[in-house]
Amino acid sequence: MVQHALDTKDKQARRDSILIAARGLFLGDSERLPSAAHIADAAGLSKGTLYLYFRTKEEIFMALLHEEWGGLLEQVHHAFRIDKRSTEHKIADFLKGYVEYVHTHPDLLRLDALGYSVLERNLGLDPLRTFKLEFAAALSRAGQAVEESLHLPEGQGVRLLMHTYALTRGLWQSLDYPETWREMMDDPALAPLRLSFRAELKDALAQYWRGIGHVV
Amino acid sequence: MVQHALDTKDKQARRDSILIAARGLFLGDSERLPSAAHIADAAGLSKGTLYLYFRTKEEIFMALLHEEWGGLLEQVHHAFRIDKRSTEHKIADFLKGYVEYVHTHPDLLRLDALGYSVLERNLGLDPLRTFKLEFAAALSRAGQAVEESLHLPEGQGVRLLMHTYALTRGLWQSLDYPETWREMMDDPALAPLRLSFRAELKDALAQYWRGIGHVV
Amino acid sequence: MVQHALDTKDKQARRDSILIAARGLFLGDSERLPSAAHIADAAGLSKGTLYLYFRTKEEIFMALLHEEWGGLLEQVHHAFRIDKRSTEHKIADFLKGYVEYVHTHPDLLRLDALGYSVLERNLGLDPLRTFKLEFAAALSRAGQAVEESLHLPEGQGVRLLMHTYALTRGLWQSLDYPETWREMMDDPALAPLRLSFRAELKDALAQYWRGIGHVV
Amino acid sequence: MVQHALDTKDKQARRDSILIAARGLFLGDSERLPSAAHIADAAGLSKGTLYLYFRTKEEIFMALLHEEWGGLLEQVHHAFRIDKRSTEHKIADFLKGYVEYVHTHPDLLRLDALGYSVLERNLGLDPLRTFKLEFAAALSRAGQAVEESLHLPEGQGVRLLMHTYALTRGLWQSLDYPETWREMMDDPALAPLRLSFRAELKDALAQYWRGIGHVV
DNA sequence: AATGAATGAGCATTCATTCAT
DNA sequence: CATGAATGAATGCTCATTCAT
Repeated sequence: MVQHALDTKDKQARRDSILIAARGLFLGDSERLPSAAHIADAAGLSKGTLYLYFRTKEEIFMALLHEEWGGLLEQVHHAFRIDKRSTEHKIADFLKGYVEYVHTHPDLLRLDALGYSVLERNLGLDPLRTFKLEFAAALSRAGQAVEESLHLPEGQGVRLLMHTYALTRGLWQSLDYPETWREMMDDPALAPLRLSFRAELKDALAQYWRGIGHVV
Repeated sequence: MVQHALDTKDKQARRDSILIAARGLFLGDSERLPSAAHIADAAGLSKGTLYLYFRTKEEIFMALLHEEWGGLLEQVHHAFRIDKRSTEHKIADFLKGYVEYVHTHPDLLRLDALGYSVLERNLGLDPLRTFKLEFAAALSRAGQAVEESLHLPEGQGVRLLMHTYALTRGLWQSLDYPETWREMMDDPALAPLRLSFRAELKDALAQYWRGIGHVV
Repeated sequence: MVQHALDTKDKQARRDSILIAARGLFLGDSERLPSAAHIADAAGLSKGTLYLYFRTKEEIFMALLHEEWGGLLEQVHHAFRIDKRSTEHKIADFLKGYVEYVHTHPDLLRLDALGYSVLERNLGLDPLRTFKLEFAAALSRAGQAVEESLHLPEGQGVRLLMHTYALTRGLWQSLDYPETWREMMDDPALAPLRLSFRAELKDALAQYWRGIGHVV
Repeated sequence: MVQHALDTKDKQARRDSILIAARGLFLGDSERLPSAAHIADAAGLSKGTLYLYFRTKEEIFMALLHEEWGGLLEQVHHAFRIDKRSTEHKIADFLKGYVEYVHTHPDLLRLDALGYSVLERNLGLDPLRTFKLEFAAALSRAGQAVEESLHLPEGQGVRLLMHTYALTRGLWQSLDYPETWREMMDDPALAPLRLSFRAELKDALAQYWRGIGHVV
């Protein structure tokens, strides 16, 4: 019998166990969101309990996405903290850390790709607003950090980050493909679609940010 | 009743009428693909007839996407045709036409956003391969046109276009939102997420392509 | 609304209510299996609940068939239980009870007639194996009872029962016809096809088993 | 372009080509009736043409079944033609030829198994009556031949044949199984269900007819 | 708090048959 | 006669969510 989670700490732990189970299943098959029953099983809970901690299944994955975004914005803060390095160094450091982060957190882009069409649809305005507000705040803070670090006018930091992430997201969606397409994609005629996501991201971001460095 | 489409021309017309109906319905509600029954109704045909012209519902929307991509790549060819204009002019022309095209073809990005998670999944490897092959070929041709026009090394054209479209796709997914979110998005705290897609696309692309112009 | 069936007994009752509803509908129209929606309605449950108790619609009807077979084999056990009666008496008792059972369980032969072409096809190997195994075991036990009772060599009991049921099944398919054919069948020219199933079954089985009685 | 079949002979030939195609396809996959489109293809005709020669798809297969039944009853006539052989010889000859016929005409029992639930359902009373009438007449004639040959009272011939075929049909349905079940059926626990159709048919018929021979 | 039984909306696709050509 | 384009009925099953216990 599962213990009742009576205090806040227990509740948080249980909530986390759901998130961990959900992430694990999603990483195993990113083509679709795992079913609620499957997540409950993996977390050792019943289906009903899931809904004591999250209002919808999508909310679970939004929470995951939220975590990942938080980590990514953390990178930004870290790279652009005010220190004595040159602008070029800061940007180079940022890009390196950013690409690395994206690579080591494969669920970020996968969730995002599903997100637009699936996640946000079944979410309800209320939890959606919560996520959006928190994200907007974190994004603003990170943007300000960039602005201060690079002496950019107000609002430019957010825009740079937005463009940077857009490029990332778009490239991933254009270049990533499921394992099951492997054979098809090996066709030489499809070479143009088989660019390396990591290499392209690095180059494209470098090119995009180069202008900034020069301007600054 | 409905005329039998006996010759090739009539068949093409009927196929087009299905595409037109599907596009119309999708533009009205981009959150999900319209049902086969709905498309058939809108086209004034029976459900069965749909399947004489397309093997699956997804194939219908892939065909639409394909058309839009074709039009977009057409733009590229046109903008980069060899003439006496300077590199800067060519790029400026291209970007202007590109942004315009994207704006006047709202189903392109909407389909693409669904595409990753929905369209390609239900398509079957065979029709998928067909679309990919045609797309890869068209992309290669357009990439070569860019290379010739801007005197870029082989392979750079495709990459530039890939990056450009990635930025577009990513920005749109980050900045577009359905009409039903209007009220929520009006919250001042969400201002950072309320950038204008068109303006951001223009600026971000300009910034990205600026490097190219200089290099060349 | 509906009570949740929490313990094993309630669950069994609910499962039975589904079977009862399915049998009722099938007896009303034996030409095709009732739809899942129809069964659910008749049982006062939702479609989804059906699938909590049975994996496929066909499994419902296989369960019915299984029940009927079980009852029929029960007859065999009973008729051939070892007692002081003569062989002839045992056989006569068996045949009487058998014909009676077949008559009072019209769904048995109707399901079996559908079974070959419909039931077993949509069942999946796994549930099919389950049914086959249970049936084979029950058939073996009944066959052994016959052998012991009539002092037959091993294996003969199963064969006798198999032949007996084959004759039953075949006669029923040859002689039964739906109510809607009544008028057509009244044509004097069709007299040869209008033999009484019950009478023919009785005579044919008597003739077939007569040999056994003599041999024994 | 297919030639128009103008005279009776051509029409008969075209009708036959449809039957041949249908039989061939059905022998290849006896689990379901081949589709009308498939039959048309195999016969080198269009779907529409099929319906110039048969009112429904089922009529095609009823015609096949009819042919097979005719051949089977032919056997009866031949075996029981009046000559100097003893009753036992006649019966033995008949059974041998009968079992052989059944074996060399696998579509007979396969169609019959489908027949009850599928064929007769979609046939329409009118063509059904035609088939029934012809069949009843042929059956009567064969029955009379048996009666005369074996000096049986009127009506017994038809009944003997009816019982004989019932046993055949029932045994086949009990013992035949599709190739795809092979692995499952190899389970030793299913041995009782794995009797040889041919051997059982031979024995069961011998046992059934033994009584007749003696009586006569 | 936890459970898990119950719910029911939602939809692509096939294919026998018809009928315009 | 022949064609093949057009038709449209018919339905099992999943799974997120609720709610009785």
